[in-house]
Amino acid sequence: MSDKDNISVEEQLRIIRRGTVEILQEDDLVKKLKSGRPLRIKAGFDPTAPDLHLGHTVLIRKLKQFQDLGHTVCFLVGDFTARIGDPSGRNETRPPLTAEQVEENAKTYKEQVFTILDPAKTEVVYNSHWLSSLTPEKFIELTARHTVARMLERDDFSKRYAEGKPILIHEFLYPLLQGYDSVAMKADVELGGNDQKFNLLVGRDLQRSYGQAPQVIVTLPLLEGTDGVRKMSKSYDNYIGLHESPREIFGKVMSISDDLMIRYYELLSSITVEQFEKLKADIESGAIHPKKAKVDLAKEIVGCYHDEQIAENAALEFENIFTQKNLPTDIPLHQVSWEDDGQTWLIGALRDGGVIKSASEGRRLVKQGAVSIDGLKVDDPDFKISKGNETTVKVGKKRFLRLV
RNA sequence: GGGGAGGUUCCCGAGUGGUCAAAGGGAGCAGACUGUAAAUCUGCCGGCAUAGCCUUCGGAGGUUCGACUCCUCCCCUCCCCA
Repeated sequence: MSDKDNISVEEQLRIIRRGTVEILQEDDLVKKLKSGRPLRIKAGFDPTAPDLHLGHTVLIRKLKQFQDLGHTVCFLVGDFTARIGDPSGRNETRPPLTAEQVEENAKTYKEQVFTILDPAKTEVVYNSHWLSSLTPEKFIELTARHTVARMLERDDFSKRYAEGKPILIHEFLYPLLQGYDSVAMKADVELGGNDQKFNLLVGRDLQRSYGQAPQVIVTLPLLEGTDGVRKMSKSYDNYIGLHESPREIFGKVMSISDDLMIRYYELLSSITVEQFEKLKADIESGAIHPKKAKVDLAKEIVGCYHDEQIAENAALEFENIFTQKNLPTDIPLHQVSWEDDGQTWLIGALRDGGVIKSASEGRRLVKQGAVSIDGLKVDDPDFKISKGNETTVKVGKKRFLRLV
């Protein structure tokens, strides 16, 4: 707690403001900061998918900043609410998860979160702790604190309602429960993605309603996925997962557009605001080649979740495979089941080796000239290979398989 | 409870007896171009050892030489009225 004492409220504000979309109400925050006590910073994650991706880290990095300022991070695992399924930002109902799935997901979440946060300074809580024991009386009393009309104010609800798409009643309960979490946790500040604003505000209302000082809400931008358009999400398959291999992370970062790279620098890099502005200008003027900047970014991001040497190797490997068009160092091996005549159908082997989904796909790829053996293009879908030397097959740009 | 509109391939969405493995768009994949960029252009995009065959249009039956299209029942969603 002592490190916080020598940081002024102004300085804290400056750090907190950086990269946020909105702080409501900022004067509440000033008041709370002036009190000098460590604030309780709430951030909730629903363990709906087993892995965190870079999109989540925008928020976690902000939590880390609060932590470094001496505040108490309360990491809420929404194990109860995950089973309801928050419809935020989606236009359709999300299927509920089983208790086992949720528990498993929560475990990997914690592991991944603590690659950024300091476990010693983090309070981890589960909302099933208080939500499971809510009696029907108390629960109904909670629902009596909000109206249907106010619920329908939420963007995705009103949109779905207008479009004639289903809204199930339990989905209305989600914001109430999330808000009730804030009451139970006595949160001073809650962080959330920009799409969470409505839910975060419900928390404020409920806290007031339960006689607490309302939490300050801090919203953070949603990170665009690798497509550069939609928010990063597993269901859009445009995400970069923290659990992914260094090479995958590196490759995915390299595949983003230059515009998106700037955005990623802004939200995912630890460079200072001044460095960021200079970098932007240098790319603009041509002083720095965009590819160089992208390689640096990819290295930094890989380095966050692995070490620097690994990041360096990923960069070299990338250069080797895609720029030099050499073969990767570790191509998966597939044991072919040879016919009696010592031959086998190439496409069948690729399918069995898992590098393509079906023989039909293989035929198409061959017709399109995407398949080559040791650098020689295959143009016959019925091509057979013979047993003997190991055969290295390349499918498209990034699929490789060694056949034996 | 009454009336109306719907459920199509990963997503959106056309199709209303054969010419339908099903238009168009998106996503994805491949090729060209590149910085594996992005954008763009071209092609592919259910399965099968593939000039053919097989399984698909909410589910189950039925009518028909033939059904995504017609009939019956069932399941699911939305709207209006109560």
